[in-house]
Amino acid sequence: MLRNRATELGSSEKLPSKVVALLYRDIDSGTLLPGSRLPTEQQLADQFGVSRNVIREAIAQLRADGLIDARQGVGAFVRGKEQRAAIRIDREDLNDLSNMERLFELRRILETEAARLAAVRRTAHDLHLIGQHLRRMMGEERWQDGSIDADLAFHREIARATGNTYIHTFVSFICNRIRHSIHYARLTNPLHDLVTVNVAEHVRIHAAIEAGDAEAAAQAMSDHIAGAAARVGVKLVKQESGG
Amino acid sequence: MLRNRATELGSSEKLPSKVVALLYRDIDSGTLLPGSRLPTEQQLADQFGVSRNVIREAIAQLRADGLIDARQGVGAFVRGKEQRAAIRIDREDLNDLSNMERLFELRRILETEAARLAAVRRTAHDLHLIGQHLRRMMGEERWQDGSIDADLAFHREIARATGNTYIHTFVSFICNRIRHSIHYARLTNPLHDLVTVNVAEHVRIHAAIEAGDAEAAAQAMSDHIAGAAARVGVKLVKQESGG
DNA sequence: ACTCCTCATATCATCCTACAACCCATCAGG
DNA sequence: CCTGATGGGTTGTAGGATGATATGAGGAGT
Repeated sequence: MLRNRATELGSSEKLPSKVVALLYRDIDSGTLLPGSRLPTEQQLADQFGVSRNVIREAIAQLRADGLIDARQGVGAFVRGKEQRAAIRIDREDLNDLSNMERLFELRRILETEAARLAAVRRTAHDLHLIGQHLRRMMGEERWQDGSIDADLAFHREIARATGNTYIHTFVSFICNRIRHSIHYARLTNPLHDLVTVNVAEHVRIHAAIEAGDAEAAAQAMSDHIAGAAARVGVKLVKQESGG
Repeated sequence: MLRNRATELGSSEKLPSKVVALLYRDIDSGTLLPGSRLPTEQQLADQFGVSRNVIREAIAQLRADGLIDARQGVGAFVRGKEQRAAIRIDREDLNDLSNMERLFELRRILETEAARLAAVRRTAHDLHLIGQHLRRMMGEERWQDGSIDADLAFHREIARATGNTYIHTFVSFICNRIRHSIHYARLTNPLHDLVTVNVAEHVRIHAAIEAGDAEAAAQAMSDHIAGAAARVGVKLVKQESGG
């Protein structure tokens, strides 16, 4: 059939997504300057040849990201980049290893300090939860989905123990992205033999946090993440105490 | 009446935002497990007492964040946390100082390490750009909008000089959020006298990066952010070399 | 001349109904 | 057993109607 009319926007995606993409491009490229007003919803609907409903859903997405500020009775305005409320890392970005290296680098920075803070601030309850995830991981012989979940829960729990919700949010985000790309790339197969190494590193981190030794916890976490990176084929440069 | 239904959910916010908040909470708390299917749009509309259109806009936002995967003819499904594509910090979260303290803490962690990496990796061009923003800041006598922009550009440029796009993205995000909340809270007034202090700290950072001294750059940045936090009424605990 | 209030207007916000596109389970027919 | 049609259920899209809200013009009162 002649779906060519849709070719103008694309084919498989839904209409709101296409509208979002087009508006996003206009904003990003500077065609729509910050502070300027968007056309009326009705005008946009006419312009793109879709219903006002579609425009509204598109604007809802842009508004969720903080790119647009819609005020009832006035109009929708482009907000500056400095006002964006969301940060986005596209899945495709993580496919090649050089990006994985950068992400692991960021992860080491965040989690090393998270471990340092957690060692000082953790409550007894925090320690209990961290230990719980550790024991869950130790129970497994092979490196499988359950192990990955326990591994990540361990890291998230440490981030939570800092008492800093932002650190917890950022660490969770990064960990989950890494988990997803590992799952995606099927990198788990050659790692079965190394699960004991991973557990040993976790034990070391847990012990340092339990002891309240901030420096030891930081060093253990830094080493662990460098090791984890190496295990998926990413080499990190030396950090801390390396001069 | 329609008023009563709105009262049930709150008053000032728009309906889709409230629906998003409620669904988000259910997903985050585990009431809605990953993989499970949401009620149909019509059922949700009845349940919340709003129109299906509102539900659709809410789902559009959640879908943009990767929390929900809606498939035509099938239904909407909760996606696992590992598939989330965006991280969000609501504007309201930054209003009180305790949250600002947490955000500054995270900022110090990231930017301290960014400075450390930048000192080693920066190219001559990076250094030139960093210096440019510094000189732009030195040219101003008072603390005004231009100063803030130059200040942030300075920090962003350092993050960029790490060569790690993720660090740059995260640092930019945090800086911009802080700038926004500073602008919002009108915290700039009592700071006019302190601009020279701020510039002096920037000079110290720049000098360390220019010299390629990673440790000095990290220490300078850490001190600077602690100082900047103090200037907006946030006190950070000691970090690094403080014991 | 100035201020305050009212009101018309433009716009977004919400609601409603209807239809199209799509997936899936079911089942008739080979 | 396999294949293809069919029907019901769900999301996707369309379009109009009404409520809510901000803005500015214009008039009444001082």
